[in-house]
Amino acid sequence: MKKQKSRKGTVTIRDVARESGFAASTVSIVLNNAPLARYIPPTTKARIQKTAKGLGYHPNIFAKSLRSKRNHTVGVILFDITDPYCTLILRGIEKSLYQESYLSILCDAHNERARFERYLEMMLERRVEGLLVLANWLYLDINVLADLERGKIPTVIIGRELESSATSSVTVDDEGGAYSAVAHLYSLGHRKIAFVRGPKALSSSKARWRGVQRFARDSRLDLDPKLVVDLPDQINLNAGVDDAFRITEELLKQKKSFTALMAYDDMTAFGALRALTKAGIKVPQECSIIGFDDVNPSHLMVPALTTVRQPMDAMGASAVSILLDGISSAAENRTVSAIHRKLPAELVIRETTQSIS
Amino acid sequence: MKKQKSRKGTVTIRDVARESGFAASTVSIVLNNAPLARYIPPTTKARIQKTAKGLGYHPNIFAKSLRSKRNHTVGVILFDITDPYCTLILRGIEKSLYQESYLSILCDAHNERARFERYLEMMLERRVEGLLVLANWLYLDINVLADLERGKIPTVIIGRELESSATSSVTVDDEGGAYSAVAHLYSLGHRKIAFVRGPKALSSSKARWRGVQRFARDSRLDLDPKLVVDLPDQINLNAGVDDAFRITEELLKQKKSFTALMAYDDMTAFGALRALTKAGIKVPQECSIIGFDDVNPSHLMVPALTTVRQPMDAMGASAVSILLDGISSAAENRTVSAIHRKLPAELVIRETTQSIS
DNA sequence: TCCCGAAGTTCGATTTAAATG
DNA sequence: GCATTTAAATCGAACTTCGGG
Repeated sequence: MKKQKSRKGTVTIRDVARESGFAASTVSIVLNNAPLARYIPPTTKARIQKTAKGLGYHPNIFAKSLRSKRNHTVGVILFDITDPYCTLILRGIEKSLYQESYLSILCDAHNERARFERYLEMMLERRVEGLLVLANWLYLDINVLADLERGKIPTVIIGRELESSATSSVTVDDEGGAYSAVAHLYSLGHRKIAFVRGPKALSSSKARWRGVQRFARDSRLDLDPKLVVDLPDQINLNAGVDDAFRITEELLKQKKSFTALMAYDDMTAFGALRALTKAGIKVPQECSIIGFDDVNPSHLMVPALTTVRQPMDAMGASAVSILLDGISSAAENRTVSAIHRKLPAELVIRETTQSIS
Repeated sequence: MKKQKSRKGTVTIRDVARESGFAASTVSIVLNNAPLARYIPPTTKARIQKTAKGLGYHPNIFAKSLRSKRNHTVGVILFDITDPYCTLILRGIEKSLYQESYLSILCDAHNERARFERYLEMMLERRVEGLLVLANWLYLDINVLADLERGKIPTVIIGRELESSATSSVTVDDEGGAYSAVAHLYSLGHRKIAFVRGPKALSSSKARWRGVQRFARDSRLDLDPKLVVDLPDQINLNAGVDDAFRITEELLKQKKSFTALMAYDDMTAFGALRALTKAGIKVPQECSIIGFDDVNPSHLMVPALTTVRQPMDAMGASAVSILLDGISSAAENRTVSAIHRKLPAELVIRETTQSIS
């Protein structure tokens, strides 16, 4: 009754033990190459390994995790998987995780607070070893942050500056990127430039605008307040394109002429492009457009969008490396302070910008 | 020594037991509302629940899974997360999974066989309860399928017809969709239609072409072989756009005139649009274009792409429902035969098609 | 003491069988 | 027999300790 053949399809360490004629502990020691395995003769090892393979033995990960408290899994929470921005960062994350044999649980919060909290709860229950939060397009406020820190597990936020926080972060240099974007337009001869800024509530909106202002100061470029508009504060991604469309149309209506338009991001640029095209204004011949992000569809557009690329791949990789460091530190009971990494953006010149002729 | 206060931050069922003055088993029964809880007086229940909450008790999921062999997790393998097609299906999957409180482990195979197999192995080791495979753009052959079936866990493939297989599948009605696409062009007066077909190795290429042929027969539309070209057999997604671009240029070079172009999918349509634009041909005024999929960037294009929409959301939901059925059947040792669901596609008329004038 | 291997405990929760009044 | 509660076995692997040659 005790020596019953394994009735279910799963083969346990005891099956291997019985089949090989050794004790379960020996099998464990051999298969894990534990320190004690040093004393076990090669013949025994070979026999055990052979029967293990023969039986198709795979250690039960639950039992393993129960003891070790580790599961080689990290949680990834993002706020809209439909956003191509997320997609590219996910790719970067995945690559790094794969190398370390970590798997990830993916949660899509749909930009909803409740969903975010529910997912956070679920991942904590599952005791993921760390958390990656993709805070694109999100109005991350104190509460969410508090939730995160309540979890007490290593966490890295991507896409949102959190200098003050105890939670690590990885961001782009929004200010520098915006600076180089205006600089590009300026170098093409553009002086009357319209700006569609991002929602005020987003920190990246402010940072990008600072970049613009800094360039304006540096080069004595005149920023006409009439040519500066803001995207409304909302969180629907696709509506963002529509808003940009609407706002650009209004900009056009008031007859304030401009020869170039700098959009908050690529999505905004798409909306603007549509508005300009509808108004019969040719891009780039009559008006240049530049975006920000270099999101997937940007290079597919006709004309292809000139933009400022966020190094999404590198951001994902960087976040993972910080996270895994945090995890191993936590495992060894060392404490580490939060790390805030800011990566440079890169100007990508394509077809929507052209020198003034 | 045995009654030591829990030294770590984690609070176990025994902590709750000690604190409430009952045995661990009683606590378990109450908290899980097990059958035996019927006999337990409300006062006891209340006391236990209160202390559990007070202590912030969360059952250890590893221990739970160790016994129950369930973990409320499914694996999702896709072949290129960069593909917007995947993205929308993921959203559909996520929605349904969320409702059932399932979490998903996401794996991106990068269109590489080795990666696919490694991930499959990892998920099997983790004993995910089921598997969802997003077989877009993949040259799924017998081997991969065999791998999948070797796993012996419920599996649903999305985007690939597998009528013969023991593995369930969810697909679109490619043939019907293509039929309605040509029908749309035909109804606008187009008779000289060019076709950029998909790679021969993909079953959806064949199915879509069958739809075209069927319409041609039904309406006595002449299909000029000179206007039919194929995308090469390769698996790089972005190269697909470039290939389409190149192929359309060749089509143009040979001076065979056409008034409309039907692309294998949206990505192909983007490539074609670029080629036509470069050649100075106005879309849709001089040439209409229709795609397939209704992938995310399609509605952002200027002009917005007319296409045939795959009901990605519904496909994801459908796959999840089949999968969860499979999982509960497996849990109860019932056997179910594979289910093959085919969902209708929907014509979405936007700006790249126009009646011949 | 060295070598080889086994027995037993632990992780945390569930569930059975059994013990109280 | 009934209501109420619990000790003990179990899940599978890892690790510590122990014993025989």
